[in-house]
Amino acid sequence: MSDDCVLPKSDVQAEACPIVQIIDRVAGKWSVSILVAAIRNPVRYTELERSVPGISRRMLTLTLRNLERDGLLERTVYPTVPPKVEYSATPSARELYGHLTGLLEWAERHQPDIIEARKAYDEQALAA
Amino acid sequence: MSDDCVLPKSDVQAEACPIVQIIDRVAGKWSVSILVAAIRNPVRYTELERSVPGISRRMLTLTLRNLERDGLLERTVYPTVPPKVEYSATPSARELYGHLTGLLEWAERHQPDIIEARKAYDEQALAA
DNA sequence: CGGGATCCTTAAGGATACTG
DNA sequence: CAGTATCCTTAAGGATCCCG
Repeated sequence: MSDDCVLPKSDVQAEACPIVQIIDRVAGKWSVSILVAAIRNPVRYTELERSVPGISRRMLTLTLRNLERDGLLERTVYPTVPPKVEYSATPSARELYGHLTGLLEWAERHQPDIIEARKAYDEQALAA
Repeated sequence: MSDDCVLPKSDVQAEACPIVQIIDRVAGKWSVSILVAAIRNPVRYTELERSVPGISRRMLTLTLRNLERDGLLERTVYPTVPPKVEYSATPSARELYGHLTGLLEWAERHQPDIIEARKAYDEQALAA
């Protein structure tokens, strides 16, 4: 336990620009979904499990741990029975969120274009 | 050849929000590096191979094809000998680039914090 | 409820050889 | 030069059981 990295390992060695690594981490499918869910108000584990569609318990836990480790989420445990744990976005995450929404907005605006571009590309490829 | 998707496959089924999928695609390690490299002026295959640090020929080709398919890169072949192929960013990609730099900038600004947060987290975890 | 540990499957990705 | 095709390794991720 407590490896250099919590997630399985994504960097082979010195693997280039660490900045790109960070983006890759933070803009990943699970991270984005979780951050978006946690940005408004603190969320609980089970809440995320339901609101993040296809996520498995394993990936939910792993991604949460990484986001916490990177200082993007704060984990608060309420020592009640049954236990209650809440994850809330840190200031750093809120700043990030602004840029993520920029990306999100771009993706939304261009989704139709992308879909059409793919169709065109695929049809073109069919003309083998 | 010419599957629904060129890259091996990242979505299991209906797998949730397609917007997040797009971001995942476009903000991936290889895509970001390639887009950044291609934004100023058209780049050639071999140029990318050298400028994108750890990328393999396979991933370079695969990622290029996907970016082309999504309408983010335009591929131009000059029928010379030896052949010359250039990849240039489309308007769509240039728009995206603005948001990517936002993310890049965030990552740069917060890199020290992240590194420290990780150290703190790891030391804390060592107190088992 | 909120996980940790383990096992197993699939997908991501690297290396290399070959080609127009 | 700019790939494609193939083979193979590793890492991502799912399913499940268990525990405080």
